[in-house]
Amino acid sequence: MAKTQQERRADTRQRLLTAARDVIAERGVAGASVDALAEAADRTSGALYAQFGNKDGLLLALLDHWKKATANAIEADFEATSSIDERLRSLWANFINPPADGGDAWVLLEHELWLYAGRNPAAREQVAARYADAREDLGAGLAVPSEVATLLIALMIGLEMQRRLDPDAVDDEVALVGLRTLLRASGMDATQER
Amino acid sequence: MAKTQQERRADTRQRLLTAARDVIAERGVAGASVDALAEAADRTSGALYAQFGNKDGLLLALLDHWKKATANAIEADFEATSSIDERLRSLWANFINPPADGGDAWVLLEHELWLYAGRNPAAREQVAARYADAREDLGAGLAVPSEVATLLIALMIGLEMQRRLDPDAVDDEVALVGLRTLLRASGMDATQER
DNA sequence: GTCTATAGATTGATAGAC
DNA sequence: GTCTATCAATCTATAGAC
Repeated sequence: MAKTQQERRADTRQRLLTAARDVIAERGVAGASVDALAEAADRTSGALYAQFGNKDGLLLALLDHWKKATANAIEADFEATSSIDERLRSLWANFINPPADGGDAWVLLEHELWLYAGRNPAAREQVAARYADAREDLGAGLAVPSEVATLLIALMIGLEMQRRLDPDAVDDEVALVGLRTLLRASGMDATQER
Repeated sequence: MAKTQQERRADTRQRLLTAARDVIAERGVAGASVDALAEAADRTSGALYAQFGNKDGLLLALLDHWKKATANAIEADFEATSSIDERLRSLWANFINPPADGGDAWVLLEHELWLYAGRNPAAREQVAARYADAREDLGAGLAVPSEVATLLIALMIGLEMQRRLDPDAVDDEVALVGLRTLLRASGMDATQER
């Protein structure tokens, strides 16, 4: 069954996005040359420029593509579990060892894009929106204010960073105690004392 | 008063390290060319190669230089405060708005070097040791086990990341409530429940 | 110990064939 | 829509003058 031009175009686009995710996670944004990105997608640089205009265009498209994927992943994760405590546990497990495509590469990519966003205003807006959505979704899923979700996300990111440098530095149970502790404190008033 | 050769060499070394800190924070490790690093230090690339062998050598030296500076900063910070609660507050304040040289650039540099360490085994060892020392020092300063220090550091890093994307995303008081909550939970047994 | 000059490789992007 | 060929710019690193 022959593909239409549109299908071929969409296929190339998807290939380039997937290749970008993997190559950038491995070599970094700056270390991933246009030729290397295209080759990993079984295309040439010409296809990349036809699809995204330039290298930055691909990065912005990658951010956009991923924004939706992240929201879907959190939602699916929560529909599969019932108790709050179970949700925390599966959240942490999926965070440090993602089962989906890309494996643990996505955490490195996350940091790469975060740094990229720090130097590119258009990207910053997209990444900031991605984080805001994640806070909202997580807050809703755990039935806590988004401020608590902010703390939970922060803790997971920071623990994952330390764990990547030294796998023994962060114990799973310690991580869960930390997450549960923050969750339980959700009833507290932020101005309760000084 | 004329400088000796040794003094001049030490001066150049310090200039290159300081310049590397600033330029890398602004443009990233990959975006900071050898010529740009040397020029920012009012030297040329020749001096850089004579001092550090190559670009990686400068990065490793920067990590080593900074390892000591970080430990000193935490120590000084804690000697100046008395109560635990005050120490938490000053810790957070200094973390998101460092008063010392480099300003808020150091957080970006921290992430740059963390990513660099993820792809360079020799650097990973150094950065991992840096984090381990920070955990020990912070645990000692707050009179809590290093596991709690791990959680506190993680929370601060993650909050700072979200804050940089959107200054309104992380309220100072919420951050302090999170830190205090984790600190209070230090008496808990990690295996207390499931 | 540092600078100038330069070699050799790689980069992002463009033009034209198909 | 994608590929081939190519340009101009930039990069790391080296060699020799001082």
